[in-house]
Amino acid sequence: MTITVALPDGTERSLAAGATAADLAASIGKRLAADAVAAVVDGREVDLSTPLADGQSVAIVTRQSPEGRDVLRHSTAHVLAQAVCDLWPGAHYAIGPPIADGFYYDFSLPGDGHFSDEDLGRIEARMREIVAEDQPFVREEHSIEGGLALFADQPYKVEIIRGVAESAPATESGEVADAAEGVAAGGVSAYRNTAGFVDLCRGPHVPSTGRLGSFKLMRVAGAYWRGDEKRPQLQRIYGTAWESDAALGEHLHRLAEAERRDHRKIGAELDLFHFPPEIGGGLPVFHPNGALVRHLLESYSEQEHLASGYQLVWTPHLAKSTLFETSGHLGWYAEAMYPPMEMEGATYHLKPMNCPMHILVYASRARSYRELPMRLFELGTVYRFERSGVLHGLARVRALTQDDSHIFCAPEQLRDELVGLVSFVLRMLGAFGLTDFEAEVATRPDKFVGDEQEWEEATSALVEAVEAAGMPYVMAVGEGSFYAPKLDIHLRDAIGRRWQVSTLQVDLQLPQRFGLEYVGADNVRHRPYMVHRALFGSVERFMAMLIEHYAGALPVWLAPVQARVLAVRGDHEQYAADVAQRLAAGSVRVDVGPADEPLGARIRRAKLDKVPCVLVVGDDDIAAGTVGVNWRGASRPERGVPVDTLVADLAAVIGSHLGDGPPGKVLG
RNA sequence: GCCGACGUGGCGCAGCUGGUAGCGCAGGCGACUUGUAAUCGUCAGGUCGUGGGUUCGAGUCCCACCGUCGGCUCCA
Repeated sequence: MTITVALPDGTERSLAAGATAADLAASIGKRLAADAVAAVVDGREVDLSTPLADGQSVAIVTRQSPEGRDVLRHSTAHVLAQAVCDLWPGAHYAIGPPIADGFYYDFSLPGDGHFSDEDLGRIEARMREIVAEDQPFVREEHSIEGGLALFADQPYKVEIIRGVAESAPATESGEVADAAEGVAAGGVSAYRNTAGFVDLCRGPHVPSTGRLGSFKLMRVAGAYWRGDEKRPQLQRIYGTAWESDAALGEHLHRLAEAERRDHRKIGAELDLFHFPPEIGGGLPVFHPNGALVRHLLESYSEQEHLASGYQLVWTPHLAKSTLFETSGHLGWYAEAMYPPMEMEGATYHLKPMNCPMHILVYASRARSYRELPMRLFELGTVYRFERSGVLHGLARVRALTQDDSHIFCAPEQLRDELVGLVSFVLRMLGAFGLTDFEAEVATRPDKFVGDEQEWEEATSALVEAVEAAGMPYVMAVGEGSFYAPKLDIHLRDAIGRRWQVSTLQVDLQLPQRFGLEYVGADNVRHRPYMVHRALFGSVERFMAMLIEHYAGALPVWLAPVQARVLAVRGDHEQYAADVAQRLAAGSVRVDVGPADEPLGARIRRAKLDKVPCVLVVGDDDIAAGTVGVNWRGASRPERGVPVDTLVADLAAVIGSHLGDGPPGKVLG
């Protein structure tokens, strides 16, 4: 008696009746059997111990696949919960899912206890004991009532079971599950280890704890039950888990690399900016080098906008509260705005957005359809009272400068305008060496204002724009802001992290709130459409991203110091100054240092300062009118380069916005 | 705002179970005159985040506050 199952590669395999997924893996190969952590049978993830039936299609899930890693992480989370329950009898465990790069588990400890960092070591030690014991994960099926009885002393589990039982009364499908927690309409599933630890769970899990091991507990954190700050705060433990120690090591190495690139650290090292406590949290000051980088970003942005049909405007930083009542900001975001200031009987607020001001520019006189689309642009600094816990260097501040534009257009111009905008975004960001984008179209949220039909139209216009640009995108259902759908553009940096930068929003509300109009060709008044958009997002955040993307080694056109001239000996200093003078005349930002230390030490300092082009001049150069050129990223310096050639190379690389080195000698 | 951790000269750190602060880098000065990632010497610099408390005595212990970091929530 045999059964036949279909494999992903299209072949079939015969097995003895009663064979499990693990048997199948073993029959295919030793390596596969060792790497197997779960299986997919007819599209459903199951344990390896699942018996197979004739005619099923089966795929083995290996530990190094994305799905396999999730299984490992999920199983490791169970072991974490088991260890915590061993060490804190009476602890309640809530949920413990796999996440990107790892897992977490949420607990509440008896007596309102908290985990401290020292506890991680004890917990991890207990986890390693559980792994060493190689306890099997055994699946159990229970009725809803049985599940409630089983977890009678676990209030969070009871809440999960009740929640599903109530919201999805016994239907045929049984597929309505709660957050992968093992509750379906018909019953609950759980996994038990020999030690008596049992957890509500959909599975699948690895066959036994011995399959785990390449994990590390990372940190403790507070986390609200069900993500709701009105509910109790639980104690969360984060961990990371991988298929091998090597993969774990690589992950830890990536974390170290991210730390090395931290813009807050580099910002201090390169003397770019800091956050004086005397000024207040989230309020940066830019030092000369940082302000120079800002200036370069901003002036480039203004120049590109002017060349692309935008008009510059300038608006003040505060306004009467009545303006923000009209715009609706006080209604929706009052708690995130700075509190009111009373002056001469009126109430003023710092502006949290530029749009109301730009609208007043539009509304300053009657507008004709001939003026549309009207694109107003401002590097506008806005103030938002971000909660203290969310501040994060330049990436999240309380005073930020948006490269903000508001475009007023006729409804029939919207599509073309959006398509043009997306290509403008790509061109602008491309100038910074950024090319790896992904868009997200955020649709109507539960809480919204306006007409559903208009929401649909605006949303589809955004989708058309992103499709026309050929940019990959995903839909973010319900993630739009209350007044508008939006198109967010994310990019991936040099180490694969996602940053949200540009955002385009089709505003359905403000033109109406402010009663905006234009006179059409038909001599009738119409309401314009309005698009909000920022390309950098905020100048501060964009700088943070650039610094981390480039690990401080900004592209030559953005480097505060583009070239440094070093004299080999004191009596070469005059020639060094002459060379610097010639570079400066060619609009290169150059400095020159004294020969007060061995050359190697001065080279090292220039490299640490991330100077893209280090120039060394000595006897040979004075004789020949040349320089020694040490480009950042080059494997070796080049001797005897004529100064004119160098000036031309620098001008070319600066003009091209390339990263390191002159065109034709691409370095990195 | 909530949970946890951390605050020692500009930066990075040491300072054990309490006995009146130390190192490296950076900085000043002097010497060295250097051909591609750290020359040597010397000097100066800290009321140990702030305010209370315990103690004969607090950088070390306790409390409060401020700030930073990691998360949660939030992000127009």
